[in-house]
Order: sequence, then structure tokens, then C-alpha cells
Amino acid sequence: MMTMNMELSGRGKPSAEKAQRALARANMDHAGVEIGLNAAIVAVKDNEPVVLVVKSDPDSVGSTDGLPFGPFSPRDHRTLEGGLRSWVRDQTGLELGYAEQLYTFGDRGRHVETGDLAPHIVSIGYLALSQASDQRGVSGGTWRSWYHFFPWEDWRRGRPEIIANEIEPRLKAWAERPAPATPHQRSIARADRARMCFGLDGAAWDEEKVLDRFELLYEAGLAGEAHRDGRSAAQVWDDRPRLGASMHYDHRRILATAIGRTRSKIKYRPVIFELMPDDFTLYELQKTVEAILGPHLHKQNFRRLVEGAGLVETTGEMKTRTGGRPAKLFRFRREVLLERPAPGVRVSAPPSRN
Amino acid sequence: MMTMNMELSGRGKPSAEKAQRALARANMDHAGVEIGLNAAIVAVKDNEPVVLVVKSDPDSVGSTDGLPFGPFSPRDHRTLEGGLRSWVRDQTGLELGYAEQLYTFGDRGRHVETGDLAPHIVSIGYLALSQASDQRGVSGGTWRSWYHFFPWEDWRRGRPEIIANEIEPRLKAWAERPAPATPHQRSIARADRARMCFGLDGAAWDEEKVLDRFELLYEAGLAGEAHRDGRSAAQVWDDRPRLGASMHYDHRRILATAIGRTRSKIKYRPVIFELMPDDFTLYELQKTVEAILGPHLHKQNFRRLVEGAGLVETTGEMKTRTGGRPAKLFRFRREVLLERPAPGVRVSAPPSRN
DNA sequence: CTCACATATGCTCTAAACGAGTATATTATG
DNA sequence: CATAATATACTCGTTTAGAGCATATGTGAG
Repeated sequence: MMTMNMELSGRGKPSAEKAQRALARANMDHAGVEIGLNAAIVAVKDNEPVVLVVKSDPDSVGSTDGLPFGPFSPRDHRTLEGGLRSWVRDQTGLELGYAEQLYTFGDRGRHVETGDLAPHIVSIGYLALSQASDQRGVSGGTWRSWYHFFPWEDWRRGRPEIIANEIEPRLKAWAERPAPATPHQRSIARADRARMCFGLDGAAWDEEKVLDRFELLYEAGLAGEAHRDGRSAAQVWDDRPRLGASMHYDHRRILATAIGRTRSKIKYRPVIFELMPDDFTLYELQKTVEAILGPHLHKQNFRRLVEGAGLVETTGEMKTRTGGRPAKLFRFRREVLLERPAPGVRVSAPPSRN
Repeated sequence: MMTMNMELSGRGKPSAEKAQRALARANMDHAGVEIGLNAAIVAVKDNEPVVLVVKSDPDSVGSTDGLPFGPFSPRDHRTLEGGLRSWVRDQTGLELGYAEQLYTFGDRGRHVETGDLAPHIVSIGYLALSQASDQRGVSGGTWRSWYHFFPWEDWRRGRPEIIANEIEPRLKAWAERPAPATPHQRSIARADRARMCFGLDGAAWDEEKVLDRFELLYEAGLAGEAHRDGRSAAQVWDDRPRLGASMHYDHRRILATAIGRTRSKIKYRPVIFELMPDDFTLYELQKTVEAILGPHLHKQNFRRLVEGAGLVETTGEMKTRTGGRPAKLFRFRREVLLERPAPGVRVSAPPSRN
């Protein structure tokens, strides 16, 4: 899939250039780098946060999911984000709304699947937020719950069992094993990292540490990707099944970054409304926030929070058939952008729920 | 300077490769992208936040400052950050401590200085924090206050005069001018953007919006870079001097990102201690925080804040000759990392100081 | 039709956090 | 030894966040 996209946009190269160009060509020898853009396109469907994934190879049996991917060609696009929007439109038919850059991943090893001598690809991850209603007729991809890839992140029904049943014992076993010597760097002990990341032994759960948790599991050999990446020699100490569904390349890392960013961003920017229909009830808004963050506030306080912050205004309409008293419909109140420097759903850290 | 650096690290290319390599070479046509790494290396010297800058061309008269820059060569370095550390060491003799990736800048136009047909360079910006004491014998660069480039960001002596004297009137004049039509995008009016960014007309000043402010000034043609970048045709409506010292390429944008990130990060991660000597008084700590953020808390509350958060512990030593009663010396208390999910100097937004 | 049920919404109470002020301690200096 | 300057402890009132109680208003079972 990836290489196919790359071939598509081959172009002729413009005419002559000057001295700088020659210099650049000399540097090309050691550069030889391609830029890939990865998009974590997120929506909330039926109170489930979903991400658009594509199959690596629809024919093969063991095909894994991946994020939509496209090359960046500076000849065709003036900006990185412009390039992203363009191939997302071509590949999926989706017109992106909100998009932000996440992180640039350039580690060698991320493409071991294709051999270590493969061209080096630096990939720039993007987060895009999209309304569920915009997603009619999306082609070339399927929506999947992001908790399919990160089951330990789903706290909506309390602490996920996978933490007590799998993660805690296996990480503790890993922490017992000798850690490789780290050259003069004060590193935190494995057991402490596990405790802080996963809220073990009474430590608080921080819903934003999605990437830290994934990287810890990867390092401990509990993520499928770690084995594929040739860490297997050192890491075959635990042959139980890997945790969460894998993705190819380092796409799960990018998705982890996307989830963490989404979780932190809705607290100080009104991006939650990128995921909502135009009109909604406060309960629907709360459910959407909780789909992303986990349960936080009780209903009354959530209402006070969003109304008090001036984030929403009533439309005057009501929504009946909610299963109880009809609810007022609200919409995003854009003026809040002109009133507050950092408007968002400022839910604070929940009390430790272990 | 930049091109010089590039030449320095030219390397021979390793031996033969296979099919993938050929494919990559074919793609090179439309890719033709090089990866540059830019470092905003920050320290605090004598209560002044400084950044390491290099001269573009020491001989020429109108030479401007820039951030240290180096190419990323995937053959030599396994990770982006590894590559960064390596050439920073070579160029400046500095061994980086804390470093984090900021943002990847890839807009065409960032290299107009060298002609639009020059090879496209995508540059990945990094923030590095360094202790002032580590900076003996730094070669190939000079330290400059970051407020030299962003005078409007320095609120330590109250609201900087440049805002009322220059920025406010000139932005208001700009807001009066017709804005170019934006294709079906709800954009905020120029006047409102100016108000929110710079805290005009009673709006709050948000010290983290460093990049937004710079980009607004750029768009309004009040930054030197905008003219150099060929926006001059459209933007010669105000021929008074440009605001703040320019940098070449988009380095000032990267520095703005670095300042914003530093300001936000010290609030939830203990990175302020990367800028402090091992032992310090609470007043010194406060002055360092204020150098970065602007004045926030009065002394007594600052003490309560950092001690209450468990960020510091006394060393038992005292510092005399402080000009008054001797002060206890403190050090960073590393255990806080194991106790709190997001430890930092949690100073909240200051009351509007207009 | 009526009543149980479910959800919506308004209000209160309490504790913690925060901003600001007062008071006292301990040094250097003239 | 008085004074200036900084360090540090304590207090007070306001704001905010978490939690619970009470009431409103629909749907649907009987």
C-alpha cells in the first residue's frame, strides 16, 4: 500500500539550477531520505472513538492494520499539511477539517519489515479530527475503535481488567529481569516506570501518558511490534500473547501519540467540538469527552463546567426521546475563542481509581 | 554558516544496495527532500534566558543570526535526536542534556533566500535546555537573550512598551486594511486575533502564545522575515522598522515555538531544573521561572508552591551574601517523579496586567 | 390514566487551592 | 547599633472542584 502510493506521484524534475543546487546534490549522498505523512484520522461514532485504518495487504492472511500513509512531494505541495489533505482526499474521499502535526518519527528500524537497507523514511504524524456525520462514503479504509489497539486505555467501565490480569504481572516479571546497562544516564527503574505509567500500587492513572505506556510495553516485549522489529532475540522471555492489536511500521506509536494529544488538547482548546455534530445535548457532549478521556465528572458538575466556561449556548431546540426528560440542545459557542485564552473542557485529573 | 555546516559532515556513501534502494532512487525525483535539524539551545545566564545563535556569514555586513543547523544523515545516526546531538557536539563542543522535538517545518518559501528552485529542505526543530555552568568553552556560536528577537515577550518589568507604542497601533492599522478573501473558512477577524494574541483592550496575556504572536506580526508584515520572503509586494503598507531582530530562514519561527514550549512545559514537567545549577535558593529558582514566563507569584506563594509540590528539598547548606538574611539552599527532589504524574511549577495564568 | 422510571437541571455544602497580606527572622553595612 | 534587604512563617478571604440532594419532565408498562 505504502509503496504503491509513492509510485503514483512520480514527477519530472524542473530545469536548471545554481550553485546551491550542486551543493545540495553532494549532500544527497548522505541524505537519501524520504518524507512520509501519516494521518491518525479520529472520529467518535456511537460513543466509541474510532480511527481510520487501512489494511497493509488485503490478500495476505496475517495482514495488519496501519494508518493511511502518503508521500510528501514538495513539488506538488507548498506545505506539509496541504500535501496531507491532498492524498487523504485522493485515498479516502475524506475532506479533512481540523488537522495538527504530532511528531516526526525517524528512527532507523521503523522499516525493518522491508529490510534494514531500505531507503530511510522519515514519517511525520498528523492528527485529524472529524465529525462522524462527515464520514459517508469513505473509501479505502475502515473505522476501528482506538481501544482495539490500546485496550488498557479504556477506563469507561472502570479499570480495564487487562491491567490487573496481564500488564501488571508481566511488567513486574520484566522489572525483575536485569536491565541492560544504561551509559551514565539516571534512568528510572523499570518497576517505577511501570508503576507511574499504569498507575500500579496506588499511583495515579494519567490518561495522557498513552505514548509512555505503549513504549514501556514495547520495551518489555509485550507489544507485537517489538518482536517483529528484531528485538526478539533479547526479548523472548515471555511467550504469552502480545497486548492489543499491532499495526505495521511504527503506526501504533503514532496512534498512541495521537490519542495522548487528543486527550490533552481537549482540555485547553475547544477541539472536542470537531468531533461533535452541530447540535448536541450536554449528556452527548459528556459521553464524547468520556469516550476519549475516561469517566471524569458527574453530570451536574460537567454541566456547570461547560456552561460556566461559556463553551456552549442553547439552540432553543429540545431533544426528546432521550429516555427521560427532554434535553436542551446546545451548540458550540464560538465567541469563547475571543474571551478566553485557552478554552477547553478543563476536567482535572480524576481521583485515583484503582 | 548553514551551508558551511553542511559541507562539514559530507560523508562517503556505504557500499552496494538492493532493489529497495533502486525504488528509492526512482522516488528521489519527486522527493528530493533533505532533512535539516535545527536546535534552539536555551540556557538562563544571569537571569536572562539566552539561546545559542550562529552568524549566517561573519564577513558580510547585513548578516543575520540563525539557530545552529545540521543535516540529518540516516546512514550515520539511528535516531533524529542522536544525529542532532552529534553535530551539536561537533559544531559547538556542547554536550546536550535535555532535548525534545518541537515541530517539523516544511513550507516552501522558507528557503527563498536561496531561490525557489533550491532543493526542498524540511527542518525539524528541537528544543534543548542547558545549564549555564555547562557552557564553558562553547565555540562557534554566541548566546543571545531570546527577548532580543521577541522584545514583546519580556514582561519582567511590566508590560513591554513596544506593545503600546508599536504593536498595538500598527496591528490596528493592519486590521483596518481589507483582508484577502479566505476560501470558505471561518477565520477570526484580524482585530480579534490581535486582541487575543497581544492582550489588547483588556484581553488576557497568555505567555504561551509566542508562536501565534510571531505569526500574526509576520502576516501583518511587521517582522523582517516577511519582506525578505517576497511578501513585500503585498505588504508594503507600513515602512517603519520591523519588530525584533530577524533570523534567517524560518529560524525565528522555530525559536518562537521553542519559547512557547518551554513556557508551557515547565508548568507540568520539572524541566526548569535543567536550567538551574544543582543547588540554588528559592529566590534564584523564582527568578529563573520569571525570566522564562514573566512575573507570576509573589515570593511567599512561590515558596509554598514549590515546597508543597515536593519539587525541591533542602541541602542543609545556606547561601550567605544574598544581600539580606541567608537563604537555604535547595536541590531538585527527583523522587517527585515517582509521586506525581505531572510535576511542574504550576503557576497559573497571572491576572491581566494591562 | 397513572405511576414507576429515567434522564435533565438547579442548588447547596465542603474541602482544597490560590492570591494577597502581615509578621518575624537573620544577615550585611554604614 | 540602627537600617536596609532579603528570608521565611503564618493568616485570611475568594475561588474552584468534587460530591450530594432535590426537583422537573419526559417515556412507557400496567
